[in-house]
Amino acid sequence: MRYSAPRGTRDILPGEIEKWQHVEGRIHRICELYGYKEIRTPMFEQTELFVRGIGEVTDIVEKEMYTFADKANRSMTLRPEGTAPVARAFIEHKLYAEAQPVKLYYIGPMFRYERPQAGRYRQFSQFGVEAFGSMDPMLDAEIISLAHDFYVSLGLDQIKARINTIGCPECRPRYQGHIKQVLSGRLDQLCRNCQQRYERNPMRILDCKNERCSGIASEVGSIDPFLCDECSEHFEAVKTSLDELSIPYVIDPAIVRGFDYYTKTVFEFVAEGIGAQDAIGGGGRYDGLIESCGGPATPGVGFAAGLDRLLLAMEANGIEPAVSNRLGCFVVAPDKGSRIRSACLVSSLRRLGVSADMDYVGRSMSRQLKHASRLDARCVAILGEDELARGVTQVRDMDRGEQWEVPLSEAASRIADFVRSVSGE
RNA sequence: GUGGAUGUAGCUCAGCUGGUUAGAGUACCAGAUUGUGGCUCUGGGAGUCGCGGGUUCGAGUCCCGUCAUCCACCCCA
Repeated sequence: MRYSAPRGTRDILPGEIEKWQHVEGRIHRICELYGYKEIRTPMFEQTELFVRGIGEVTDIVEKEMYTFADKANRSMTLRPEGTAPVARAFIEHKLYAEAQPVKLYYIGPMFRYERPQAGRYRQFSQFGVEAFGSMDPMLDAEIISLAHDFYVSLGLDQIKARINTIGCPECRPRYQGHIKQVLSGRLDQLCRNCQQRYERNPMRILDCKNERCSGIASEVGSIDPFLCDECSEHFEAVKTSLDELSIPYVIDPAIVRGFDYYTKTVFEFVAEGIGAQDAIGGGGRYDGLIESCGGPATPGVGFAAGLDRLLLAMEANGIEPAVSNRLGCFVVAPDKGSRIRSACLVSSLRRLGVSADMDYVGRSMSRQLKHASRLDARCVAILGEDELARGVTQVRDMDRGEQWEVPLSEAASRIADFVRSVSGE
């Protein structure tokens, strides 16, 4: 019996992991710049949290959750998204009692039981930010700005936010009623999916990729006339802020988002060239979430990006982060008798902060040098019985092919100096 | 959950209408070079042909199932 990673999951091996580390570095940096603090929440929560938070009639809750009963027969679910757990932590630790807004970010794996395809996995990684406790539209703009700057910092500088407003529990039902009224006589002309959407979430019809549906949906018109004053003013203020901050965006009435908790501002970012699953980030305002999770009425706004797709998008755009992890020095031990002294030199180099390695499989000298080349070593230190007897080691610059002798007593520090000088440190 | 395509050394792939011991390139290891990498040459190890069943004298090749990957739908990140 041979094992393989479960469907929709994968191993990230050396060679690939460096890209992830690069992206994660940018995340920490951008969040620090914007004043968001990292939070880590459990990978699983009580099932009820997601049902309440995300919404009972969403696809995630209806068919995509990894739900299991623990030994005490409590229903648990591997987190399918990051906002609900952060909201739970916000309430549980009474962060609403602290200075507002509370600005948090997270990075970690999420789980959804879906059919995998390019850019879609059952375990995938998300980076997200959440800001609780402020209704200020400038905070919506700050989050969109953060997302934008994040993508740009990774080289995706053509990225543009698509934004929309979906109103609030006061005005949205009026618009939904309007949609149903306009479409009521033409239900049979809509696709099967849209006929279901008509009952459950009529705004989704506006998002349908079917040409006939989108043609009919275009007659529905914008949400604008139905927005309450508060929502209308809020959206105007978000747009003004983005303009002032020089954050590029387009207004896209088709952005409606998948979770029930969104209110007012919604937005997303899409990438080109990565297939059908092209959303690389999205978010919005969720003024009712904290309350529906059992906390005091607290507004919030957030954003999440899918790292797996982000990596795909970078690849599709030919963005290759320059990750240099060259080995500083490979110590070549041509003779068995010199291996232990070579190990000591390796150890000294490491303690001086220089990455160092040696042969552990009994290669010939020629092969050890070849191996050093493979490891992209900056230099090699040859330490055989001959050198040992003379109290020296041969240092070889692997880029230039130059070689010189240094006394063994100061070998480590001299090599360290050399490596630092060619590394530009 | 639905539909379609694919699955042969670590990797990229050959293998014609079923016919003997399944090949190449690359990578790996070794030698040429008994103490000097990148180039070249020579040799070597390596494959339950995704897995399980079936048809057949005989299956990598045909059929069924299953698992996985990819694409589309759905939905999303």
